[in-house]
Amino acid sequence: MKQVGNLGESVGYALKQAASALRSALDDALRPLDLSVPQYSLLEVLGQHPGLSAAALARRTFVTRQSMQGVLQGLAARGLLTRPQTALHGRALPTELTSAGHALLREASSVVAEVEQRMLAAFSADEERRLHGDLLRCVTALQRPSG
Amino acid sequence: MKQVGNLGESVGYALKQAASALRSALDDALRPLDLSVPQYSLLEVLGQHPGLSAAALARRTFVTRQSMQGVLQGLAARGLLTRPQTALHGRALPTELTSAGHALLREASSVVAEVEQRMLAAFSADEERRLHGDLLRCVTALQRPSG
DNA sequence: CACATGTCAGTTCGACTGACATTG
DNA sequence: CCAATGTCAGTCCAACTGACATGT
Repeated sequence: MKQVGNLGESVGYALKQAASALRSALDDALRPLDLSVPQYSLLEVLGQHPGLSAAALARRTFVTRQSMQGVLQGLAARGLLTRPQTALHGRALPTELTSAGHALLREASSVVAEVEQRMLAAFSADEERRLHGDLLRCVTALQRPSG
Repeated sequence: MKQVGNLGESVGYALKQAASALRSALDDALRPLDLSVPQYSLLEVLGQHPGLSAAALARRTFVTRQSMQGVLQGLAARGLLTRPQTALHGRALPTELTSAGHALLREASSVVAEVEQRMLAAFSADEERRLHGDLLRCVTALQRPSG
């Protein structure tokens, strides 16, 4: 069994560092738009799947309904998304982006893409695909229960 | 942690997924030892750098003194580390692991190493070095200010 | 009835800022 | 005085759990 004698030599530690650096860079890039990373993520999901209820969004993003409520209320108060006052079917309130929401999402997607390009500036297209594949291999391996 | 759409094609998203999966796996692996990931990280740093003060540990791990205090107090209450009652020099209280702390650190290092091995089980030694290098390239690129 | 959803309330937890005393 | 350190206090925030009403 390999012992990690030095944190700096661990792939896991490098992974944590990279994710943390990306998170910081995204925070900085989204701050001018007054968006947090979770808020941006929700806009992105909503842009691709309009009409989802809060509970459905919560399931999709692995948070509770109550946590999702907070994010939704924040964005709704800024006019970035709308929810009907009354439910047509059941209690679900289908959520959709407003035109302002779509516009901000376009801006946010752009700055996020810039951050990713900066992160990968030194990578060739092949290297980028390789890294992407390696990361997904890690995810798959970790998702199997340890046993 | 699977999402669909454009997000799924992003290296940044894969990076976040991988780090999140690793974090979950570490949480699960360390829970039987009653250690959080930050607590484990502190043990690891203390094992490699005995005698650091709380303020020095805080600087090294990029948290505030006050946040570090909380982690230190939790571990001290369990007898895993000791701090002198009075300072020999200045106000700094050099922190060191107890023998129980060293023993728990050995256990924790072992289960953490197992998680990392599980994550990288499908990687050859060369591929592992390659991924490690790629991640560090990302960190370096992100740490440059955007301009 | 069960089930999903929205919502209100309280909790918890980590990290933060501010303030202050002590020591070299 | 100044800088670093430890420590007390309060704030803030994001997530959580519990509880309940309402709708199919």
